[in-house]
Amino acid sequence: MIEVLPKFDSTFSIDCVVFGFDEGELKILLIERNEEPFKDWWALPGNIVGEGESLDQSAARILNELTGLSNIYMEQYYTFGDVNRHPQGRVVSIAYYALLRLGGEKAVKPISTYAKQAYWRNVKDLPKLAFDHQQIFEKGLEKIKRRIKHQPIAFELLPEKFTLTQLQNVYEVILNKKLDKRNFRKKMLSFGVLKDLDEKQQGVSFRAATLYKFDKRRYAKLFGKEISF
Amino acid sequence: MIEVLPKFDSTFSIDCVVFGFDEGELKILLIERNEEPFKDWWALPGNIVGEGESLDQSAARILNELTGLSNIYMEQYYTFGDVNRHPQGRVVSIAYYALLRLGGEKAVKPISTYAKQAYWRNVKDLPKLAFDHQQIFEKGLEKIKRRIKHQPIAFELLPEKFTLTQLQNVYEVILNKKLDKRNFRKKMLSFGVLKDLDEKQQGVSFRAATLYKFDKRRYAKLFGKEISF
DNA sequence: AATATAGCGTGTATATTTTACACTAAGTAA
DNA sequence: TTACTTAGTGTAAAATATACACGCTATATT
Repeated sequence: MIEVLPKFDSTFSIDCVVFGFDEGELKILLIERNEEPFKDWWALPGNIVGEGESLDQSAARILNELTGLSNIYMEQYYTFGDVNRHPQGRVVSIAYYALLRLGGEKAVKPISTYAKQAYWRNVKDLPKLAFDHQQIFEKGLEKIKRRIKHQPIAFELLPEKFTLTQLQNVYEVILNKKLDKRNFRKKMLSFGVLKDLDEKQQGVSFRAATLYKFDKRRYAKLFGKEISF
Repeated sequence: MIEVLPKFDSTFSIDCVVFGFDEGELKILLIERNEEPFKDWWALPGNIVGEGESLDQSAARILNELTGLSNIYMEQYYTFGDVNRHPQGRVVSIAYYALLRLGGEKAVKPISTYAKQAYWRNVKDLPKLAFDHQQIFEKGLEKIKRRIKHQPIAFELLPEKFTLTQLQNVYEVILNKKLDKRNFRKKMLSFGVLKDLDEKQQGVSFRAATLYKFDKRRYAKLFGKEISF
């Protein structure tokens, strides 16, 4: 490798806004920092990008270290590069959002050195965040608000089998407004990408709802990559 | 500044997809490289981010050096970080698109060291590009295709005073499809953000069209930041 | 002066999509 | 058996999107 690139004290990191949906609430994963700067503050999970890692790989690794999970749905959405966003030097941070299914077990691995513990926090009740993480979070939330209208990302927040009411809840909590039940169902079913599983919800103390799953194959066939939910 | 950040041979750069609209064609600005690697290749204008610069500042500087213009409309849209995208080391590149008015004078400054000259090229007829710039361009084009449907960015490509036909041309060339004239006008005018200037086009050899301008103030009042063009 | 040319500017009818709205059905628990 | 809770369903009205063609006007040409 020829050494001709100018260099200075700088590096890049990834920060992740990890969304989860649970009991009707939209939550994100926060860590309590165990290191300076911002020791003991709440922060978004993040880390320095490794030498041999692409950005996507790095984001996946960070999330895996934190949760033990892999194959999580993630998308890069913005890069934050203000000169003084990190008190110790020039750190440009590439932000990702992740969407994951909280299937009952909300267990998150306690983690290594830089964080004491990770917790799920309702997005409507966040503590003060380290660095410019408040801004990163807000932009991430905006992003999924916009994207949920055109792409099938809501399903990433639900278990494989879900009811229409659960799906509607996801939309309502992300868009932050009530939707009409009949209109929602009519429209959602009209896309033809939900597969009726002929199966009912289990263990509820009222009339059980029909379970559906998202038919990825059919979605890909019908729409290249675009839809209007 | 405390020295605790891990470091390795890496840096970040900005690459710009500079769109211009001229004689019914959508063009971008390409440079012919004067330096290794990819000497003599065509490439997107770009440069290393300076120590004291935010990303937005850096993007604005690069464009200014290239065109002599400032206050250009620019938006960051994606960050490219594959490990081997740059043959000489790890360079993460933050991509911006810029939109600018080619008001007749398409003159672009001949430029300094790293490029011989900059040229406007029709997006439908691009040469092979250096690095991963083809990919960066494609993603940028996709981005404005999407954004033109919801945000008033078309006006950035037109002179202050423009005709409805010119505006329609911008939409057609970006969306890459014909639009119905009457429907386009009806809808566009219905938003109430175009100001009829009571003025006609000059110097055309046929019936002159009415000139309009985009009423930013009114737009901001009516729509926070959103619309559906 | 007459004519040709080229793009300007306009309206209506139909189809599609979106919205608003309330009750019965089914299952569980007491 | 009754009370409770959520599931599941249809229609009419309004708004929006689409399809479609011709006379007008300024200039250029002869």
